[in-house]
Amino acid sequence: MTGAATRRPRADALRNRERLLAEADAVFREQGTGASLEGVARRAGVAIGTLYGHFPTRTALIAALLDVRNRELFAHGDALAERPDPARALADWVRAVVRHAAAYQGLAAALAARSDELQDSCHRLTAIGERLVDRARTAGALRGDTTGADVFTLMNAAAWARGHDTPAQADRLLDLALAGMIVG
Amino acid sequence: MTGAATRRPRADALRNRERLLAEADAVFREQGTGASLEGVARRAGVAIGTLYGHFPTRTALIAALLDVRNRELFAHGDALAERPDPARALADWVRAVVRHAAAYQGLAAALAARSDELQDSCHRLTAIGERLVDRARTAGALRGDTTGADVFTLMNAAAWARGHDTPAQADRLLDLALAGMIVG
DNA sequence: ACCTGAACACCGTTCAAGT
DNA sequence: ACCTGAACACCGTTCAAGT
Repeated sequence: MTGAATRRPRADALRNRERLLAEADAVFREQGTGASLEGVARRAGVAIGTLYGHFPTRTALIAALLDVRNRELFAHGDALAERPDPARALADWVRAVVRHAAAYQGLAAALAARSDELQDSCHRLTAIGERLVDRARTAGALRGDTTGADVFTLMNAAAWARGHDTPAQADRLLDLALAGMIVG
Repeated sequence: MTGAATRRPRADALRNRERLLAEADAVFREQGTGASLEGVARRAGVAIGTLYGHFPTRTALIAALLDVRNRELFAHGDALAERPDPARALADWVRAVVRHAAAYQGLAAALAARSDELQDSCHRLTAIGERLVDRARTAGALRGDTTGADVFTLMNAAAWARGHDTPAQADRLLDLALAGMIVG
């Protein structure tokens, strides 16, 4: 075992990474996940090669952004599992994820594609969803045979609608589907 | 008024137009509406300039395809308005449009964008939807204040889901939302 | 170890020249 | 009147050369 231990990254590399993530977040919010990566690099003040050095694919960049943004969301999901009203908890969860996933146009499609690079995020999302679904079913609050997969599909579709219709209209769709899913 | 009357198109131009539409239909089914137009032209055996001559924008090409494909759908919609069970008629309509709009990946997004070039199709779709919604409401089969706009959003979202999830999973979403929209 | 930016590839779009 | 395809523009991606 002569292998060197993983060294801490160079300070400028770390700084470039942070700037790239910050600018990618801003650009993706404005233009969606299909935005020009050249533009992201320019705004971050680095050469395009530096961006590819840190994030070999567009999806890797998206995954890194989610890694940061998801912490809060997952904590919220875990907290919801302790709530007294399982039906409300499930509905709140879906609404929270939809708002979250609608931040970038194209993110819903990226999640739905279930690529390897995003599977960590997808896994956690489905796990929390399934837990809340199970609780709601046990409480008799679920209509029919609704599954965690149904919840995942609904979240993605509603997030997509938020980027292609008005948010208000997308929320109506979401309420409609939740009404079909949850009793009373 | 010396203006020449609109002449009938040259036979080769007509033939090129037909071949372009046929190949575009095939390519869009395989690869979605974002597919390479160069590829469409190649498959149709014409130069790329010929494609742009007939269809100045990608959306114009999509609109021309819908023009053909929509006839049957609209006829079906009109027939549904005569059906005895308004709730079933509305549900059947939504399902038919979704299957129709899911033929090309990206079509749902194009419809949701409501561009000028597609407004004819969108107009007809919403008009038929609204008529069926009104009948269902009069029959007391509609939950809450569901509107034609809700139906339009649902159709687009479900069509999107069909291209990004399994069709079966997308159909479950559709059934869920319909259950939230239509009374028993 | 990381950064740079020129180089290459690919595709969308236009338009002058043909028939 | 319509078709052709070269020409231009733009952007994604790689990689040899620098520090």
